[in-house]
Amino acid sequence: MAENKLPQYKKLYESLRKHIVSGVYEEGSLLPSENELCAVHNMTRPTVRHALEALVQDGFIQKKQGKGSIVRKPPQDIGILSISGTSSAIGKDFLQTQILQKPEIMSWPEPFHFEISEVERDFGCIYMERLRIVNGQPVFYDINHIPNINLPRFTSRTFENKSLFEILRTQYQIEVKGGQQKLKALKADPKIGKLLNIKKGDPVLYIERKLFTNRENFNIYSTIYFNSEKHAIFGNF
Amino acid sequence: MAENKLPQYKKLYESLRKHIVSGVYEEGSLLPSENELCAVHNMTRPTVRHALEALVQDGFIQKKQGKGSIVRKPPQDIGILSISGTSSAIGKDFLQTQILQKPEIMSWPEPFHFEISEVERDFGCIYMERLRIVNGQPVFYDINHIPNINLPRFTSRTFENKSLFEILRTQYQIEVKGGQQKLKALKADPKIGKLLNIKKGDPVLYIERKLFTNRENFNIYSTIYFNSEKHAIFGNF
DNA sequence: ATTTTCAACTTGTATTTACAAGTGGAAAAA
DNA sequence: TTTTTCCACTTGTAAATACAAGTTGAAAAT
Repeated sequence: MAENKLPQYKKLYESLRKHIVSGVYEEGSLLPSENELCAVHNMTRPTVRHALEALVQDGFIQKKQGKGSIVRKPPQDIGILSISGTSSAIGKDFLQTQILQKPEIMSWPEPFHFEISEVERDFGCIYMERLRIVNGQPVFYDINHIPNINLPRFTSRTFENKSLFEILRTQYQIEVKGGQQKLKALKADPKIGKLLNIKKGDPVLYIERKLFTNRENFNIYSTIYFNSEKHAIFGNF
Repeated sequence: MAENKLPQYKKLYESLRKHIVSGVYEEGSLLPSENELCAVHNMTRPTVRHALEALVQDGFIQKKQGKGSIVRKPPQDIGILSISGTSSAIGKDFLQTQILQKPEIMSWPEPFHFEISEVERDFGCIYMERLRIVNGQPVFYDINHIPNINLPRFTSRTFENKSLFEILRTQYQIEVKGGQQKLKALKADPKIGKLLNIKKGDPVLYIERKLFTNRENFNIYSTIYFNSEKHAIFGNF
């Protein structure tokens, strides 16, 4: 019993977030009013509002003056990176995730297409590769690097039903605060063509991203190849 | 003298935002402390913090406990839609904007690839097309539709040096609250190939987006074709 | 000279209180 | 019955206050 060091508004945020994604509150319905939440959780309105603002910011609710807080699942632009998750990246088709490379500690690739800090380089990184498959067709190949800084027991965690980001946020208090990304349309080279099962020269969507977190010198780096023959990347933001 | 109806925290937000983008505060430097801002603008700390939180949210500053608020221009993922603006979409190359179709009132296309509400359909829309050129090469073709709801004098405005979004925000109090987007890599068809000056069959990046605003039934719709032969779309979020 | 301590800053969290403004339904008036 | 008014609810804005916690540099001790 140690993690009770979280501020109250974050506890409420996590609680409401969990209830929203797990379906306790239906999409389109109203959250309890701010005053009700005050009473139930024994906090004041600014504190409750602080939590609700975070939910608005993350797209889980939409507030309307005079009415209330409307529940708005499914959010998460970041979904396309969740390790085995709900993923709003693609429609509602059946989606299967194949881990090509389980999280493993290694040194950073040299050269690396992003600039990394000395601190990050010194600690090494955790590396993983995934292939995502829809209806038997591979659509999504991604390569991820995260710095191996103060993440006890990380590689031994099971990532079943939990996204990488949820684990980082709830277990290690690491929150994604922003990022940079580069998008291109490329012709598939032989390796990518083979992985994604498309003809050489066919267009693939290429994404490079660096995600900043609330921890200094802790950025998440991803490279993504996407087969957009039959699907599109779909994002909410 | 009427627009003084803006809440105090928004006034401070606009003021600081203006000063940041115009260079009064250099990137990496510190904003005046919260208590200083309280004194200067004659407001209390919660109000000042409300404004600063909005700036954090929009990526203009980054706060650090014990230190201060660090200026972090230039942000704006949305930059790729600004009508003639700073645009962080592409690197620092010279960028030229050609208006293929000046903002004009018309009825909505039929069929339209997004679902629109009855209200939006009844009011008609404002339509515009642009081509963006870097070093003599066209890289960016976009088609925009916004509903023609309560936008007095909109089509007669000059869009010099101001982005569409800045005008909507400061003149009409319309703020983008989120959106959906669909991304694909496509083979260029003859029309797009001609506009973007690339060979038929070469890959182009295709983006469809719908942006929600704080005004009900007021969404902004855009379709973008991007020539990623020599450039990438670069976004901060 | 070097290290340690501490005081003066900064932002972070939280309480309490008050009124403004939008929404929706029930009660009152037509 | 239909319309209008109004009240009780919601969120929005704002003040005044207090203490916690991280940062930095100067003063004090070694």
